[in-house]
Amino acid sequence: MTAETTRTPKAEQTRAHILATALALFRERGYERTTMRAVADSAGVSVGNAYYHFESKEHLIQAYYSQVHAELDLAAQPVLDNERTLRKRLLGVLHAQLDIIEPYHDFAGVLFRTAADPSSPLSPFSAESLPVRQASTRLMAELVDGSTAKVDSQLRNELPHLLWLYHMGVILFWVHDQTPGAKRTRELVDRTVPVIDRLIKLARVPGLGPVAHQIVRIAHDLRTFVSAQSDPADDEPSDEPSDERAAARR
Amino acid sequence: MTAETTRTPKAEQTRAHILATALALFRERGYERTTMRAVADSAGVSVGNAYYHFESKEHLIQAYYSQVHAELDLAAQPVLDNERTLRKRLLGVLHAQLDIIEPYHDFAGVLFRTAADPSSPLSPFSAESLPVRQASTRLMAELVDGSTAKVDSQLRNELPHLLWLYHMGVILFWVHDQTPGAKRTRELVDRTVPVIDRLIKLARVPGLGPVAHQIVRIAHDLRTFVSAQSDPADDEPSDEPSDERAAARR
DNA sequence: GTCTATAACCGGATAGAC
DNA sequence: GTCTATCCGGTTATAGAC
Repeated sequence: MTAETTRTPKAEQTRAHILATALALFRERGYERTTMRAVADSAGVSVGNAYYHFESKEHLIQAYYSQVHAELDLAAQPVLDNERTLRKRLLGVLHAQLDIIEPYHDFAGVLFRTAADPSSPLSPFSAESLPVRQASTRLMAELVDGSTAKVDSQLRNELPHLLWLYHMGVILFWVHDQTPGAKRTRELVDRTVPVIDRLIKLARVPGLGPVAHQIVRIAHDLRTFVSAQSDPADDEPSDEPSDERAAARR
Repeated sequence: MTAETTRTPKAEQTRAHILATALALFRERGYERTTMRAVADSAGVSVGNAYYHFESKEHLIQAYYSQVHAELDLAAQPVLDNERTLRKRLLGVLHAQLDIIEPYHDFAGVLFRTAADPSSPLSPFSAESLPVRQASTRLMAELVDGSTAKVDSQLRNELPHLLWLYHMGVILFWVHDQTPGAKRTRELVDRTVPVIDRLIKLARVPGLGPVAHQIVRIAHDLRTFVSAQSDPADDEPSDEPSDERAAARR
């Protein structure tokens, strides 16, 4: 509904050029200190024109999201092709992601500033972020499905979404991380991935079934509720159809 | 360092009056559509004066945090006096909190918009939010300590912080919740509190010790690291001194 | 140290002509 | 699609009164 669908004819070029210019400036001077006038100037267009192609300054960031995901998708392939254990696949993908976003660390705060604001188009939960979010989740699903991990059947549907959430948490941490090379974040990943791996295994332990399933169900309800608020049409059309019934068992 | 310390003489009254006026306007028209000029006007002061007392428009919100916490502290007392089980104490406090913030639902988005931005003074993790955050955590500690719940010794130190985080999650959900009376959020609370209660009990099951302790330790490291970044002086002086050693056992 | 009044600055966003 | 001119509101500066 935003960019991919209503593709403009050839002035798509202008749009791309403005975006590239903007991202370069953000990278150099940071988001706040880059004015729209500067972006327009530097791109050789008028301010009005910049606003013709991008609804707002923040929307430039939305476009950046897509770009990052595209890069990640590419960088993740070798990992998914060569690793079979869930642990290594997850580790590989997360480190690849950190590599990709590293150059933007200084202006990354903005990316997440509006993350919690339901009304912001920048929120990862917003309708406008849906395409990227779905693509990310798909990557996580691929990560799980192509692994040798045995996942509890009720958890299986929800796991990609939970991993997406976890990966958002890692990025949130990364935003705050001032250590060189995001050393601290990488440590966090190395320490938390094994725990997640273990928790997934734990969900299959008979005694823990009830609690585990309850948690999975709450996660599912939460997710569908939040999506429904931002975009009533998002009834997970591409997901496995209706895990509701199964999850309804306590 | 911010407000409590350098207490101004009697013009504290002006400050309070400006704040009250601003909050009333936010409540009526929302945050965005309330201009600083309107706030000053409505409070019968000059714009310059408003800025003399509040560093920025956002800082008005910071002051609102404190106010909410003070109200919560008060509203929580009857619950903590009358309930002994962890489950009921937690339920009571969370519902009390929802009652208090209800009138501000429409402008609450702003409260959390900058929550994830490390550089914003509004972030709940920021140095400027420290006093309120500590007070909140103290309330959670009181909630745990005064309960009959038997908590794993390693979890005990971290639990108040984890509960504070959980309560932030609930509020984040509430911000997105458009149902009347925050019905959905209250359902969420009613469903998640028992799970938390059960998880706390699970941490004492011998077989789960290793994983549980590992998680607790990661939570602890995360928290101290994030605090350290926003305010190097926050080395939890009032907490039980150094649970590091104990947690270091795998 | 607290406050008023007013004018200006700055940058995101919009209107309307070409 | 693209431009120029303008608006609007957060913020700052100035200069002076209590």
